[in-house]
Amino acid sequence: MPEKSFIVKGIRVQTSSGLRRAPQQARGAQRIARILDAAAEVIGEVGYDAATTVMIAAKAHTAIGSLYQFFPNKEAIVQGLLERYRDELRAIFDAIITPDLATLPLPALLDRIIDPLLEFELGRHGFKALFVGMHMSRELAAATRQLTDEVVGRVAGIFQARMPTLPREMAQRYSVIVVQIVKAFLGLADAPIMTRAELVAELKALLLRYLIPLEGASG
Amino acid sequence: MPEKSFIVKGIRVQTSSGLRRAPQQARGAQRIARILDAAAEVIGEVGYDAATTVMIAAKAHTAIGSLYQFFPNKEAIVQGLLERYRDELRAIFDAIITPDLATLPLPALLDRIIDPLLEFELGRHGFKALFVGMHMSRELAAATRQLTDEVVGRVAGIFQARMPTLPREMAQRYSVIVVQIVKAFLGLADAPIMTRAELVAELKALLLRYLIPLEGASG
DNA sequence: CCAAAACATGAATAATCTTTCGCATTTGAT
DNA sequence: ATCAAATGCGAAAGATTATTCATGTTTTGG
Repeated sequence: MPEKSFIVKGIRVQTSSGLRRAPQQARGAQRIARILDAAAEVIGEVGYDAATTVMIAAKAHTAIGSLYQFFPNKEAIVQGLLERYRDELRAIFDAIITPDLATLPLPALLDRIIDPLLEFELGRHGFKALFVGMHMSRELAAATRQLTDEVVGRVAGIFQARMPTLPREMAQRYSVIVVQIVKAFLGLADAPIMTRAELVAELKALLLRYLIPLEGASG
Repeated sequence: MPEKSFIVKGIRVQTSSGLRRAPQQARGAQRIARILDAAAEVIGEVGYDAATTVMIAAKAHTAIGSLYQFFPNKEAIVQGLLERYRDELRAIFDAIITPDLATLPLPALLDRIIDPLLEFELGRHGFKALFVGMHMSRELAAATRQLTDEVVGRVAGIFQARMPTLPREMAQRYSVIVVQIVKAFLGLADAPIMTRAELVAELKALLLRYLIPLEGASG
């Protein structure tokens, strides 16, 4: 199902589903965008549970009532944020995935995929909390799983393109593991023991050593 | 500093610090133990934030007032739980670490360390949530970091025993990464895509491939 | 310029938790 | 058996949030 999305006076609003009502004017659309920005920041700072709607409204320079003008509840805000991230991730993968990926040497492939993803994460404060965080409400867990599934599916597709003999289920399995490893390294990002650059190098070395035997057998 | 611990009528109580007062009778000590058990279960089910003191008291078959008889607040309960886990982990590592570890083949080493740890995790419902969870209150984050540091320190020690030429800082760094990877796989434990046995096998394969070059260079 | 629709506001309400406190019951020592 | 200390109890107070709503302001189409 293609995602509905509003364009209101030049401002793109893609939070089609969870909104209480669609904005009719530019200021409404801008406010929604500002609220999502603010939510990303607050969630990035304190996590989903500790993030309050008042904090989000304040950071968006908006009255609490205005927030509820468009979002029916706190969860809908996060849903909107997740939709935004999902769309952005799709665009990144669409740019990453080209025919030459199937035959690219493994080290180059890792650079090609990991670098844009890490850059994306670096610029979205709330992303890590929602992508690697555990334990949320049932519905929210489902929504965040969608984000992960998006990434896992793309990576599995790349595996299958490179290793046509690899069963779909195996591709899925290794993709789940690889994505989880990337998540784990994201969680290490503010450990004072290494720089981000060292961390990225180590991540790539790890994935390289893990995947070489796989590609050797099925490539 | 050695940990204080009470023995009250045969029941061991090691929650020395965070308690409002030390139990004087056996029933008090038992109640504390039951509350910690209940907290572990509830936190394992819904996570720390969603776990309420009323839920914990109910699962411990205790009135909410009794809970506060010993624990000054919700956080102290988790502190107590973490102390319990830390002590248990210490005991496990004390049993694991023997002189022959330094020269054991790497695959056997992985079995030796990972199997007991995973078995420990399997039997403690709240452990995973506190060990791999993100984003808690400042103090709680510090307390859970202690748990991780305990494990990281032990693993780093093993690295140094096997690779005497490896600088302490490098041992620490690889230990942090390895422990984070183990955490990541714990987070995969209820993914329906593989059995736990397959997951453990993949974890060991991954760590083996990651660590072989390291030991080859410094061993 | 005007009226209707859209949007903004924040005090008030409502729901959810944590924590307290006065009183009841149990235990251990004499 | 009796008393003081320890423990148990749960309704109610206190805190924190999410959410609503009555009312004021801005925008838009005509």
